[in-house]
Amino acid sequence: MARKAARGPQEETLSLWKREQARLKALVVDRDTEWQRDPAFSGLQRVGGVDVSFVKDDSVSACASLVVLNYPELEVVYEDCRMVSLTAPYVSGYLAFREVPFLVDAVQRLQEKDPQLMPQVLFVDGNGVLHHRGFGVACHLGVLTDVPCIGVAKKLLQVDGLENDAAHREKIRLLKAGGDSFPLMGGSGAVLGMALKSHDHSTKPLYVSVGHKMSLETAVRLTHSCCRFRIPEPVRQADIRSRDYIRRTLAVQGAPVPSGKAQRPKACPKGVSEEPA
DNA sequence: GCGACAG
DNA sequence: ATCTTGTCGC
Repeated sequence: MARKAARGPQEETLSLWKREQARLKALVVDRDTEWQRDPAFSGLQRVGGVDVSFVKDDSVSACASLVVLNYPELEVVYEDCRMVSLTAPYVSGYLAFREVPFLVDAVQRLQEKDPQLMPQVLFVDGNGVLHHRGFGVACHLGVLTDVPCIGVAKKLLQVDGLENDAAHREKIRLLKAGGDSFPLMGGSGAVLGMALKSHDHSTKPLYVSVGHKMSLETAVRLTHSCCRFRIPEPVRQADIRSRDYIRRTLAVQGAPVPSGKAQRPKACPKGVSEEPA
């Protein structure tokens, strides 16, 4: 009895989630629709990013953020951070059920407050069709909001025969300049995504996949064009701002503020060069 | 027992 | 996701 409740999500829940993914997957559009078709992306003026950051030692309290940047300047023109309580557990392959409701909320708030600022594309921290069942969080958010989405993961999700093995790492090593990439082909022969060297000095690639209303080629090219550092600026800003929001929120609740100033730029830990492009 | 495990 | 310091280079 207590034994069952202590374990992960109920099998029944996973089964429901799986069916929901299959249902929504049929609605994914994996081709360019409008401004994406222009090679120069003229007509593209706003790009967005979403992220969820957590309070340490707390698997429930988090900050969901949505930022909008102008393009091609990549300056933040809109920010929405909000503390939320996550109820669903994290299960690999079902990330969206934990985070996506709050991201949809943020998009809807923007639609009501300032529809003019609605981004023409959203960068999502996580995968799109590069996923166990071809329907990662970037697809999920895209279908629920009807906003074009790109999935950007920091590490390879090893599905459908894809493996971060010696051969894979060798391909990474051969990437020369920022913008270089190679396809990630699943066992079925379909290209599920691309490994992208996001700037000249980055050792670790980005794993880009289609979320919604976008071709893979466009997703990769646009991702590269939004990278001032390794992480695409929209996602990077969403991450920075949601973490800072948590820091300030905790400070208000009593704990001393670690530092009144912004954190010093952290040095690159492991091949995660963040030099300006 | 061992390796995997988006965030 | 989060915990974390130093350090080399421009």
